[in-house]
Amino acid sequence: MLIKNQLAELVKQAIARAQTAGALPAFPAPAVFVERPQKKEWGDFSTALPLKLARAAQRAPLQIAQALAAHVPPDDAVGRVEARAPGFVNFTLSDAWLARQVDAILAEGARFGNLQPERRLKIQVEHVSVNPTGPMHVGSGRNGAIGDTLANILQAAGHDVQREFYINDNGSQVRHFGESIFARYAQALGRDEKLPADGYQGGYVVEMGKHWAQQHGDRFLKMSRDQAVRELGRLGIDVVVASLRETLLRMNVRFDTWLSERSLHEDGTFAQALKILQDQGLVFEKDGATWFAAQALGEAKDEVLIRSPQVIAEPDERPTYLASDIAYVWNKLALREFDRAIYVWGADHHGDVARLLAATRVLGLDEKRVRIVIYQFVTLRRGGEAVRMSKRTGEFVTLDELIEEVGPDAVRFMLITQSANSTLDFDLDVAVKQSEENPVYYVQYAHARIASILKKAAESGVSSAGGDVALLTHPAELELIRAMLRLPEIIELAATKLEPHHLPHYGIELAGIFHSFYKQCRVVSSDPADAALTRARLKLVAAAQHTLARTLNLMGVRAPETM
RNA sequence: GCCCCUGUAGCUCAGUGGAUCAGAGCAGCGGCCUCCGGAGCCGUGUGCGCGAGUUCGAGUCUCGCCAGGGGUACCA
Repeated sequence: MLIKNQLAELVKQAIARAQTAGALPAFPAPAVFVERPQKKEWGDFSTALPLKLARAAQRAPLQIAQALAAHVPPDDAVGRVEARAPGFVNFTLSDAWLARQVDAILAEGARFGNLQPERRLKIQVEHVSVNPTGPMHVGSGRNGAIGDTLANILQAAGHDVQREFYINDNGSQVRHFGESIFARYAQALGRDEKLPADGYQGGYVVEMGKHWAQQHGDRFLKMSRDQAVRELGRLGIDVVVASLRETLLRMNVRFDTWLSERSLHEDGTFAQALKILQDQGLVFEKDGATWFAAQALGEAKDEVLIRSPQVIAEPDERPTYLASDIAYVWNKLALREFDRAIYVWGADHHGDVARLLAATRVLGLDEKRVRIVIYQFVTLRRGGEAVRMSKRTGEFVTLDELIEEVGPDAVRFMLITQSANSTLDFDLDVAVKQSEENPVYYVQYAHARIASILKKAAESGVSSAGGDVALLTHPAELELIRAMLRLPEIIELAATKLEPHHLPHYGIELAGIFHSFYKQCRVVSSDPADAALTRARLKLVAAAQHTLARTLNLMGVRAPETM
């Protein structure tokens, strides 16, 4: 159990004991909470409960605080309990208990930080899901960094997590893409074929055209143009999806499943979901199109589900994004029975949130099972100048280039350090220059430094075997232990709020506290009189190393033995 | 017009469901290498966009305003 919850339990008991003793009047049991106070002098944990209880208890807050403090049952984790104005009860953990946590952390090893949830949920994190018509840019990199880190965090929080990439292979973009490839293909065969006005201009499309001209000769010129465009579009998507997988792997982002949008239409999932909407009279025909009566549900306007054949002839292009979304949420929650479906979407999709939730309700599903994490845009700059990013024109800095320039660890770290709600200004010049001073290296350095200490110890023939953690009483040692104990709380916070940015901030703090400890406390001492302390400190730094490694790995960042 | 996000130190940003909230990193300045990695440590800071409101108490909640970004298609 988290020490925080253990203390909350003590507070609960203190209320009951104080009431029994007549120190507090009877009142209904309140929701007890314990928080981390801001200043060290206020202890490790505190509760402002007396301030909240003042009305119900008909007493001054400070008086309640004193009554509670006096009735907290003894506990070996608690060193000191103090009532403080204007109405707080502060807890300081006992030094002996803190020291013992080193052994506890070592016993947990790589599992340290994991939580046991009240209920283990089956959670799907669907992220990136970028249009498979070209290389990834930095914005979708942010998506992947956020999504993958969230998935890691939820797993650590004790849930059953599946990571999915949704392949948008059913829209008109597939056709546009196919037309562009066809043009390049025909050009490669010496035909005078123009790239469509709004076609994809990237060099990779030229490469694809050449490649298939070489591989298939004029095969695609012999079939109908429609057929050729469709087939080349699909081939192109397969190639791009494979390269997206490579790029993501470079960032240490892996998926369990890749789900095709087209399959939702081909296997009848959409038809099934549509039927449910139709049965409720929420679907109507107008101007040849099939509409979702969103207005009847309080939305701003009705939405097209299937476009009119007068506008779009190609059947693959007729369902809109919303149609697929509805089929997809049905697939996630009803067919695959995820308790939670987490979507990681860029800010440009925020307008779709309300519609998706409305559709979810109408499908008879609990909208609380859908969680949408919206992240704001990444502005890429070079030397202060904004770099325009457009897939159509091909003028963008790809994620691959960024990883090449800055390094995968620094990229991942930078992409999640800022809260998803903030736009991210990414200056390439600064990023490259900064990579030496990037906080990620600060954290990694702490890990490598410990590896070096452990190596030094091994070379000197000392080990932590039999180390007595009770010898860890130096303020810097206790400070380090306190910092390590925060990891599970950070995981809980990040998992509950779906906010991965707490992790890098914690890592920087933990590394700083370690470096400070390192300066103050010699670990491997050559003085024989220090032998016992050395063994204890070796345990301490090994625990710190586990904690740092865990923090880094949750972010998908390496924990190196050497820099 | 309407909807969403943001505005905190020179810069980039943290700050849980109000109270014991003003913080970190970088940049700058000044110190610290005679046993473990100086990619480090220690010191140094008159800043919460503006104005009201709610409260015992507001970066934090409510409303209005200003500024920046995004959305508002039979595009995805």
